[in-house]
Amino acid sequence: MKQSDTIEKILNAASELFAERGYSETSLRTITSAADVNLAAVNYHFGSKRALIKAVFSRYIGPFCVCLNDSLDAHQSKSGDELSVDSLINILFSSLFESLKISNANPEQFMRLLGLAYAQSQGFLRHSMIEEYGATYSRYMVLLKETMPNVDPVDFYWRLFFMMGATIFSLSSYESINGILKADFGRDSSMSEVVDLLIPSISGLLHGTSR
Amino acid sequence: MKQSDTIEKILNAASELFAERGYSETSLRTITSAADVNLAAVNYHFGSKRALIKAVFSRYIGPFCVCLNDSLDAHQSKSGDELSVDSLINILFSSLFESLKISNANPEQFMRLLGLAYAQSQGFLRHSMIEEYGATYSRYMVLLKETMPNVDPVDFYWRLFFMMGATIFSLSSYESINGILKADFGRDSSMSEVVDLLIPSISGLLHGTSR
DNA sequence: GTATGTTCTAAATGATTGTTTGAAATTTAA
DNA sequence: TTAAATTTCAAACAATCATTTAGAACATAC
Repeated sequence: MKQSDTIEKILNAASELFAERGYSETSLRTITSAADVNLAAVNYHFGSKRALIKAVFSRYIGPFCVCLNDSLDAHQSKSGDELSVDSLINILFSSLFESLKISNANPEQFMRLLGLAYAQSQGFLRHSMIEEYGATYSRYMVLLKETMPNVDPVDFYWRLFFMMGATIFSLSSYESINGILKADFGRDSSMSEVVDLLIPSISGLLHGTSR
Repeated sequence: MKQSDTIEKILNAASELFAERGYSETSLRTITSAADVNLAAVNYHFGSKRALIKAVFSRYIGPFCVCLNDSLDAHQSKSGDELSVDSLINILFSSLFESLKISNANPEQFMRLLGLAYAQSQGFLRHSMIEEYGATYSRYMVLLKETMPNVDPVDFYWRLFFMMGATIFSLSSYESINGILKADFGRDSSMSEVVDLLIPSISGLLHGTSR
């Protein structure tokens, strides 16, 4: 067994358990026994539980930022003109799924971890999240804002949070929502079907006019 | 000091602290010392921490369901014809704020508690929430669905979760979002301004067409 | 093969958790 | 006023938590 095996086993078990139960609700004993490693391994390899939480989080958000940045580079150099709202939203989601495919990870898990990070406003995760992906975040937001020059910036900012909420909330409950749908309508939706439904909804949300 | 004072003091302190930090992150000692009551008071009056969490939750969601039901009754008896999407959304939010006014409570606090309840998919709160407001929830959803007869029911259900996500996520972070806005644009939004922005956005989201 | 540095392991540490206890204080009822 | 019932209180309880420790096991390099 190599060194990296232990670290990876811990990260995998921790990702799953954190997403399932929450950070405080998951003890190191639960994680280490699920990962089949010694209790002390977490503190040895990561230093502390808090550092493990950050590591789990970074494993998702790091590759995502890289993918999004690359994708934005590609699209900006290709088409000299401005990007549209819908193409920017498409870029966002395709970057998300591309990064998840690379790290062989679960979209629902990532969304749950994101939701938990926001749920605790006091939490240290918000700060480390801003530090880690603040630049990519800003870049994307500026581009999106440019597609809607007539919208008041404060209004626009609020609508962004509406968008984030719709995405994180629904995708992080993907499994349980699907369970309800299967019980009530006899059919469920694949993740990509949900995203295909989410994208035009977000577009409608960002424009936000009553009809 | 009457008996009910202790119970109320505990509920008030617990609401604030739970919304701020989360359920597991708030100890009974923190709550009781903030409420200025004895540590044993929680177990004496509520039985357990879990029961206190339920009680805090019910204090918000109970009156909200009553208000929403009453409001639906009033509108259905008044106008014989069907309600529109926008009027139903308006009813939802005005019921929310009416119930909060009655219980002299904070909308952001309620939204945070709601978000936390959803964040923990394993959590017992989801079950007790469905039991408590499942009937009102269903009634409202059926009415809303009737306003959009051409939309596939599964699609409609997903859009509802998009709507809930946008609402809960943004309103539960109202303070911190406003902090960012004030820093970046020099002005912030009142809660009712945000809701006025949210309502047409939700309308756009529910119809969900790209433009 | 020996030496060196890394990783693993079982056990213990001290702090914090929710909950219980039994007596004191207080309120209620007669 | 007296008796009964309710509520408060300080203290202790057992369980669990993250973290530390020191030695065993292991790998690597000379």
